[in-house]
Amino acid sequence: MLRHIDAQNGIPIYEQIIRQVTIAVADGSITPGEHVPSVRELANRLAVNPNTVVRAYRDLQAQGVLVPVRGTGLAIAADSVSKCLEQRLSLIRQSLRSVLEEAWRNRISKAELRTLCDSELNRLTEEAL
Amino acid sequence: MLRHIDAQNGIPIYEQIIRQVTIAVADGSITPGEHVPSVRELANRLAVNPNTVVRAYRDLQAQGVLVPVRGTGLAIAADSVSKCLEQRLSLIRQSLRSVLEEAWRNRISKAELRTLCDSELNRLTEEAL
Amino acid sequence: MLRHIDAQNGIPIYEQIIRQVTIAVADGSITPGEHVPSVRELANRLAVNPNTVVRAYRDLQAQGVLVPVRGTGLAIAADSVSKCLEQRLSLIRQSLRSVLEEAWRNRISKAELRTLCDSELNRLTEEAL
Amino acid sequence: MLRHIDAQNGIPIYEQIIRQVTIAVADGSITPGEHVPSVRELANRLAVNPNTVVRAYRDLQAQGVLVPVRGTGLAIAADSVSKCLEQRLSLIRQSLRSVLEEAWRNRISKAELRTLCDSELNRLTEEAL
DNA sequence: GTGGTCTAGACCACG
DNA sequence: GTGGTCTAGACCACC
Repeated sequence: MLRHIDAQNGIPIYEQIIRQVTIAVADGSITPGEHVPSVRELANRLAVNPNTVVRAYRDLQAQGVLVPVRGTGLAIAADSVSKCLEQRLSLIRQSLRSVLEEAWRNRISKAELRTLCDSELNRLTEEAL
Repeated sequence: MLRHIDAQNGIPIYEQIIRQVTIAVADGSITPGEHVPSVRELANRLAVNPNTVVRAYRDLQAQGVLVPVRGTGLAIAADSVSKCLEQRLSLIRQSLRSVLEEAWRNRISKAELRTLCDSELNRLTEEAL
Repeated sequence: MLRHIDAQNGIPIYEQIIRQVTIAVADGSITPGEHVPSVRELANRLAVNPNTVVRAYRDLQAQGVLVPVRGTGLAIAADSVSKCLEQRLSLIRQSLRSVLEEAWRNRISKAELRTLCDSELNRLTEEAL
Repeated sequence: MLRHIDAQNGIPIYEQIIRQVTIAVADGSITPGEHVPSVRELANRLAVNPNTVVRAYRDLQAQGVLVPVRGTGLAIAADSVSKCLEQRLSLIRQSLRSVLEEAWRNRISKAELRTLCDSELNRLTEEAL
């Protein structure tokens, strides 16, 4: 986890870090109380500027996912799991909603949309992405 | 058509204009040969910077949707309808695909995704958005 | 407004900017829809690095006090006044609470605390700070 | 006494130790001449870095609250009680003052502040914090 | 012109 | 060692 960053996919690096931490908490690969890698270490590992990591970690603190432990680093907050689970789903629901609404506004029928969704869902499992 | 611009929804204004023209062509509210509003007029109507309209029209020319008519402005290209129909669908398919792939990467199961899609699709028709 | 920054009082510069904007909104000296000074202009005016202003403005966006208007700057959000009013009071209430609780833990009696509060409150108005 | 440290409340740990010693002296739970726990023992008890305890004790020596006793450790200074009593109050007075001044600068009226103080004071006794 | 992101490197307080 | 703040300067997309 916290391994791979794609600097060219348009998603800001700090955002990718935030998402990866959020997912890791949501699926239990980091548990409350554990420390996340230090700013310098992670920056090193991802070949990224420390400030970029700082920014990601700061946003995660603002969300209440990380808490500072004086002088020893940042830890996953006790109550962060549910937050992250929620957030993960609500983010996706929201993206999905806006795509579908956009399509609907563009007079794509409900039936067509359903077909589209089905074909894309099948594609996912086939490709074992 | 070509009425409403939202400067605060994250989608670039020129992109919003492009989409609206594309849709209008796709659903027949503008037909090949017709002129689009002049840069100045449209900029005025949408309360938008003329340069932004220029950029949208430029991109639409590059796509072959608009063709310059010497001295009188820009018109919808003769063969643009099919292009726009295609594009409309492919745009949506692509957005949908990226949303679903993202979710999949985040370990949301196919079943969960199908449920999500269904609930959002139902939401659309109920609200008669 | 947004005039004076004290670089040596321990409060981070970006925090001082945030507070000043919040207060300005709360007391009506900026109204919803108005633009705040541009990053570069404010940085210039306060003799501060642009990034510092960027950070303050970003936090204010996260709070929903500022909204970006594509290409033309940042504006006060429509629903920001109540937020800022609330926040202003809740911040103070919280500081006050923690000071009083600390004192209470230290066995200062309620009567002593009341006297302290009174004397300090009187001090304020006398000095016309 | 000297029991509980909160590594996540923003107050530096060495500061928390200093305050707890000061309070203990002020309210008589340690008396002049008594020894404070050794650095190692206290560090152990509080699950804290020994250097942190060293720093707290160093500051307390600088304040004249602790005096070194050759070979046997640190003891409460003979004249420290009045100092600590004073300090306890002045610390609180100062915190209170800065909170109120901040509020005043933010255009909270004296009447509002008085109400706030009253409500928070009542809260204290009710909760028997 | 606007804001957004990122890098590089400095200094600080804390443990 | 840790995170937090700030400066300086670069590049980008958008209007």
